[in-house]
Amino acid sequence: MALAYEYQDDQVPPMARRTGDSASSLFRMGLTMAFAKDEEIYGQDEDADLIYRVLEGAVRTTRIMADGRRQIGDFYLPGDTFGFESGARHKFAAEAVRDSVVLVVKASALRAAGGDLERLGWEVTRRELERAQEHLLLLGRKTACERVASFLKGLADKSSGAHVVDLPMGRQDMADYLGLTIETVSRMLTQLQSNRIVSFCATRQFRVINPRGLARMADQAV
Amino acid sequence: MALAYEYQDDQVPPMARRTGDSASSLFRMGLTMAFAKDEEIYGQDEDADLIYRVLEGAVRTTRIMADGRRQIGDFYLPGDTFGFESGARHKFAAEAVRDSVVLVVKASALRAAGGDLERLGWEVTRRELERAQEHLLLLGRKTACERVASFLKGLADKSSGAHVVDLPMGRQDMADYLGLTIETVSRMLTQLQSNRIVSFCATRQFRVINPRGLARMADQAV
DNA sequence: CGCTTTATTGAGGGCGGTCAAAGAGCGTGG
DNA sequence: CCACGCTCTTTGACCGCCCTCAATAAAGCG
Repeated sequence: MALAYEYQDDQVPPMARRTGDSASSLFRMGLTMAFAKDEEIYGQDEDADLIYRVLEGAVRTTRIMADGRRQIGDFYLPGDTFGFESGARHKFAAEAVRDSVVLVVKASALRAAGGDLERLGWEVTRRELERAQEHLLLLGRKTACERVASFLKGLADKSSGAHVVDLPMGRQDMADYLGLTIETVSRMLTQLQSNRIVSFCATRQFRVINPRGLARMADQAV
Repeated sequence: MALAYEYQDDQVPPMARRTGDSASSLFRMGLTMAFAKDEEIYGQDEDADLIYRVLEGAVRTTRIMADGRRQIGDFYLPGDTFGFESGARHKFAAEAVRDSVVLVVKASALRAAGGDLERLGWEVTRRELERAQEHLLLLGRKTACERVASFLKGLADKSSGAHVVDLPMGRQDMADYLGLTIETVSRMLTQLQSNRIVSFCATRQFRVINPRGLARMADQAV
């Protein structure tokens, strides 16, 4: 079960301070909540009156079909904001990829604040839409290898500076994000490794050996 | 080449009057422009400072990869608003599916107007995001047959009331929206027809014979 | 260390893609 | 009105990428 407690300045995790954008002040209104691995943050078809920011851990949004097929909409890492992705009701559920801490604020409070804060909400939604559109191209027109390469490149770009990149999620989550099976993901990772594009030091840790090659595999898009 | 002319009250096409939502007043600021079939309305990587509403015809948003693979983001029919789908720059181009008339207004004007109009912009963006998320599930996890069924159902639902539904776009556009090839789309249409789910009276006109069956094929999603 | 979960690897099959050709729709001009 | 030519669509035969099923290996965790 999620642990919720009121926001205290001296309790704020380091990650919350590192976010340098104008949204930070907004979350002074919020609560921090802890979620265990695989715990639901909000459900499919729940009201969407809260917005969230990841402080620690990682979050995924998921949609399940009647027969169990699953599509992951996106992943959110520390500093990322989510919960804007729907209208009145969420179309995707949100779950903790692993033990995570999330800052929560009421969307209605944001709206009441008006002006700049509302514009911020729009901006966040726009960014979500852009990411979804990139995802559409990946799912609709890229090959398995290109999808995996795009995914690794995305993670590497995000944690720019770090030479070793962490994979917060398991292979099944990657597969459900990329529209593939776990076996195909595994095979493509092996292939990218034998091509000296990337190198895995652990199951969930890799380094980019050939950035050009990775970009070529991933960015067939113009 | 697109024909642009200033908006005059007595020139407004019937479709513009039929849109009953609060956005209509917004477009009093705009211009109407005519685009020929396949003409570009805006390009990939162009600035996104205009927003658009379809009055007549149909519009698609497209993304092209280096080797020519194409993904269609969405289709817009009379009454639909588009152009919000990106941040500073468009990630998808917009083109007329066939000869079309579009109402155009500057996004900056919308922002300057502030308040309600800005909230409207947010709402439109959210709707776009919802559609994109539905599209993600389709591309990531649905079979060819389910994709085509979902597509036909979407069109039929939109033109609810009409017994005969028009397909504004050709098979290639459908394929590039659904992440399939033109041949597969054609085969699935044939299959849906022999299963008495739908019936095509013309290449671009069909009627739903078995709505339950269509929903079952399309809505595997919960 | 033993147990469970997760990841890799292999063999084989099927869905959808590719290539090719025939058919239908449609505007143009005789 | 029909003949012609173009584009779009349908259909068929075959192929290949990715999925399925299965077994092994590795990693987490008490």
